[in-house]
Amino acid sequence: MLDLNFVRDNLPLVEEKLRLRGMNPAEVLKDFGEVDSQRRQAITATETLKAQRNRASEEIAKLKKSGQDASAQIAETKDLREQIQEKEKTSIELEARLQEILAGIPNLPHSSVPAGKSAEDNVEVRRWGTPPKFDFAPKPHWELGEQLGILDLERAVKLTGGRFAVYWDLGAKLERALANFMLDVHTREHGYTEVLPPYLVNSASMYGTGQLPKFASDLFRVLHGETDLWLVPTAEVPVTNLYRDEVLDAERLPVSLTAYTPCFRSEAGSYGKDVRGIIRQHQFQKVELVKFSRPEDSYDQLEKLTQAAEEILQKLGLPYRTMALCSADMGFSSAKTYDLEVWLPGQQVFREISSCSNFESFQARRANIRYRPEGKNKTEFVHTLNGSGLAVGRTWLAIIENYQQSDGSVLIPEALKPYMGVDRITAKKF
RNA sequence: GGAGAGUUGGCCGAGUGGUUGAUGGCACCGGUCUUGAAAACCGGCAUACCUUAACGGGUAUCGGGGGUUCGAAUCCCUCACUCUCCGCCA
Repeated sequence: MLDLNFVRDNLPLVEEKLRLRGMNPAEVLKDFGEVDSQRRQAITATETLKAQRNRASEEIAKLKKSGQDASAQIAETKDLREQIQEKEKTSIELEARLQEILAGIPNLPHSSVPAGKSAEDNVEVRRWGTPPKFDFAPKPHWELGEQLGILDLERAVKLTGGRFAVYWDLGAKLERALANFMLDVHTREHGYTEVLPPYLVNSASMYGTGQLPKFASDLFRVLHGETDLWLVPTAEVPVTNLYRDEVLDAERLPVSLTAYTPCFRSEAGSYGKDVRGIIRQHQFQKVELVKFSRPEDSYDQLEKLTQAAEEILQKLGLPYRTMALCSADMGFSSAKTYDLEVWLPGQQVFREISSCSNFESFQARRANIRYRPEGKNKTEFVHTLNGSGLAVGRTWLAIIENYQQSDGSVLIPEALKPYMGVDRITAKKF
């Protein structure tokens, strides 16, 4: 979330940035100014009463110490207590309303973010690779996967339901090979430290990265006896929250972490599009990249993080383009986002395979992640960044579609051969 | 699952109802000394919010929440977590 003082002092700027996002400032900010000033009045009123009570208590202590009678003062203070409770109730209510408004304000787009009204206005900043040429009609991955016997959506329905998948044999191995390959590249070549976090987290963690309170309906919840946990929708949640409520040493920054986890997303209402194949699943696996950075470095770090994700696509020989999301298409918490879109010949489209964002201090403020700049006693919020490096499920299908052959088999990209042990996937029945 | 012991500032660690926002140490910042550094010595050093033009004043915070009391780090309840022992288990 944004800083209260910043919002109060820069209201016109906040409104302008909200409009850039395609939002109506009046709807987002509601009666911010009114609630803010009422809250301050209420706080002043209660605190004046409290100060009065504290002075009286001190008086009582002195009287008692010198052996004098204090019953008059005690009676008076008793009365004060009721007044305080009443006033305090109002200020707590107003505080809650203000927090709710503040929590509902999205991050402000960075000045380098292209202005726009929809995804149509996203800007292509670069393109890599050449889409493969086929002397036959390339098939979509759901046909290829079924024919090869490596992707089984029917049995997944039997086991669990729609939007889940079963991978067989070299299909399962390809998923595992991709994860290992990505983690190896990021840890060996890009300086990331591998982390294996829990796949279930508590509500505080979901608040820390902003999934709660607004997006509960996109999540899977696990209630068991007294426990109330959530399945992670992305490794961003547990990994960013590793440093929740901590103060990091300045010399450790930037901290770069990578994690391979399943991701669970309920995403009610996003059906209709992408119903075929495994583009949009309730469970998919992803290698995530997370950075904690000094504020002044964070945009350099965003470029590095995006580059690291792009390198995976390059090593796999998958054509892609890098899009700078426009102001209207960015996520709630992001100040700037690059999407990587991989070419899918079976569908003749570019599809998102990675999303790399700088959240500046938006998440850090919420999750209370700070650092102490050298030579200063005061702590500051770090900037947090993350990106997919990459979504393994979508990389899987991109390989199937881009490396398909006229006989229906799929070649294994050079970089993956050591991980696969074979250089081609051919049809099998299971 | 059972029994017990804990949780205090960036870190360590005192403190069991009344100037304790909290002794002390480490770390950090400034200074003295030094050619420079180290050591030593002196001083400073929590956070958030309200208020003030400013100086300053005020409120809250000792794991979270609630309670007792004129007054709570200190007493009570509750939840979470950590540690030790027992049980169970891959």
